[in-house]
Amino acid sequence: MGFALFSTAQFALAARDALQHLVFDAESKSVLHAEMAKKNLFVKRGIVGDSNAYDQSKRLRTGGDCTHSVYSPSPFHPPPPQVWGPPHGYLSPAAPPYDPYGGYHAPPVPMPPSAPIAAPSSYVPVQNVKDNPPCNTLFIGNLGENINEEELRSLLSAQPGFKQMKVLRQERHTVCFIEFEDVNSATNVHHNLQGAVIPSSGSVGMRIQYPF
DNA sequence: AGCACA
Repeated sequence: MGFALFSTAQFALAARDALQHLVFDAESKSVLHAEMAKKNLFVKRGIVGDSNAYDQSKRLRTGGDCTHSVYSPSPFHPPPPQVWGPPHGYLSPAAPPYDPYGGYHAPPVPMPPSAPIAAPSSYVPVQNVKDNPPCNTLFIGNLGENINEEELRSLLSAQPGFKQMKVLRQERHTVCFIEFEDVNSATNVHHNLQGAVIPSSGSVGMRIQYPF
C-alpha cells in the first residue's frame, strides 16, 4: 500500500480514475485499487498559489472558476516547509487541545455518490479524448442530430452543482455548455456522464470535455 | 470534430 500526493485534488481524482482497476500483474491477475486518502499529510490553507503561470485572458469565461486550478509545466509542487503548532507554550496547562489542522476544518469532499442522481439509460464507451484543464464548465459534443433539448436539460440540471446550460445548435452538430457551481461538481459529472446515452440522440454516447 | 456567454 502506498500514498501519493498531488498538487490539487483534481489531479488526485484524475490519477485515481486513471489507475483504478489497472491490472499490474497479468499472471496473478492482480488489479490495482485506488482511492482518495481520508486525510492529507499536508493541508493547504488559503488561496492556492498564484496563477500567473498561464494566460488568464482566455479563462475568464463562465464564472471564471477555471482559474482555481493552477497549471505549470511540472504538475508537482513540493509543499512549502510547514511549522507545526505555536513556537512556545503549547504544553502549558491552559493551552487548548492541539489541533494538527490548525483550525482548518476541511469542507466535506463531495465524493461521487455510488448511484448518480439522474442515471442515464445507458453508456457507450468514449475513446481516448484530448481534453483541456479542469474547469467549472463542461463542453458536451457528440449529441446526435435530433437531440431533444429538454431531455438533455433534465439529465444535466439534476446533477449536483448545476448552474446553467447553453445549447449551440448547428447544421449537423449540436453541442452544449454546462456551468457548475465549482470545478469539483463539473469534474464529477465529467466522468459520471462520459459516454452517457440520451434516448433522443439515438445510440451515441455524449462526449464530455472541458472547454478550450 | 463540432467550443458560447460574459
